[in-house]
Amino acid sequence: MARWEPDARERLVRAAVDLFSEQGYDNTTVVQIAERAGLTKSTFFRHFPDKREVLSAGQEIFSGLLADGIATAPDSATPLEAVAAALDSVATAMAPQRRDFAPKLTAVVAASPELRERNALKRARLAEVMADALQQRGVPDPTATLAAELGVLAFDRGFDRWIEPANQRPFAEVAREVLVELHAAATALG
Amino acid sequence: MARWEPDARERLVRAAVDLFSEQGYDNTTVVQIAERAGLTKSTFFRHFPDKREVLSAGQEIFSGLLADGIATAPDSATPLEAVAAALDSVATAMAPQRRDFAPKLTAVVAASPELRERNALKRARLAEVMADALQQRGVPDPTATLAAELGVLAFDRGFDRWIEPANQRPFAEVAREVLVELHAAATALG
DNA sequence: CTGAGTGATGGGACTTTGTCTCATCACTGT
DNA sequence: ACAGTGATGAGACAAAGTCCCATCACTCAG
Repeated sequence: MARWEPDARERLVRAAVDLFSEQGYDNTTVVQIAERAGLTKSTFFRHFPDKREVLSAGQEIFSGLLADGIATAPDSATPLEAVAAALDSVATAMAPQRRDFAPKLTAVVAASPELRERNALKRARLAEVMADALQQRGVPDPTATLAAELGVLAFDRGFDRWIEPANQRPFAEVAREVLVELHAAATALG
Repeated sequence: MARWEPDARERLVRAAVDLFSEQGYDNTTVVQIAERAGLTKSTFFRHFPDKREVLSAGQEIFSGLLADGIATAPDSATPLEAVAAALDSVATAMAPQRRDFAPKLTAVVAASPELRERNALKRARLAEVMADALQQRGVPDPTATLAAELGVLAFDRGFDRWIEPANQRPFAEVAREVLVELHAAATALG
């Protein structure tokens, strides 16, 4: 038996999502979250730097996966192919478990301006990470940023399609599909 | 003579920028900002919903200008031409006065995670506004979002070039130039 | 001239977020 | 045993942000 109940971090996340769903983000205090998780405010802030981060902390791994996917793509790959590889790479984190959790989570984020703001920051970070990874492959500046932006769009929209109840396909497939659509739209812009 | 010293809002912004430059965003309290502006904390929060907004409040007008520029573009304009028109439209707000103010402001924002986060949110809002305006012109979904994203990129990078000390050209010209570069990169992606 | 609005500001109490420091307490290895 | 170790608890504290009421100069009807 462990010294303390295990998975304190996960318990905090679940408590937060539940409480945010029930009474809204603004009407929920950190003390309430901690209490429902059987912990205290001190411990909450030991696991998360602030109240918003309790919902977006899990997304940190995406950065690494996306960067790796781009870095390990074959040298012959075009920028967009490297981005597609990044989407494949990040798909490994898209377990069915996460898919079940996603609808409630996105609903909570959509309802709170503060959480949406944090989300915008995370999105920008993902774009930066991908653009940097592309530039290290030798992709020149405007192209790298643009391809990264397409990648983030494919990631976001792919995620939305992936969590739709009717969807049965894996994330990688859906995201690649969106990326192809975006590419087609990009070449047909002018 | 007025009842109170005029331009309370602008005084607060200037005090905030100065203090943030001198001692950093985190080390500056709202009370300090208010005091330097000859006001109180109460009045500060009457003008700005929170501490971050004191620096990004001025950007609200951009949304309207961008949306108008797209809405009033000729029917024959392609999505990217409409975006270019939006950049022309927003250029009317880029007075030399704002250009002089910009370097210090961007430095302050760059130095503070909180301000960068707010900036990411504003950027996302601009993209949404442009995408919505394009869709109301009949531009279909992935294309509208993509063109809006190019528009925001052109806006951001155009702004960076515009405020460079060596630059003498007006904002509209610089932003259009960036947009052309992005368009070229977009069509050369695959 | 007067007195009832009006509207921006001041003041202060209050809740919540986030930081910091010290105490606790169960387990681990020597 | 017994001194670490590491996650947690407890509580003081500063600052952000909310709320409500007072003030005070000016305006305008009468």
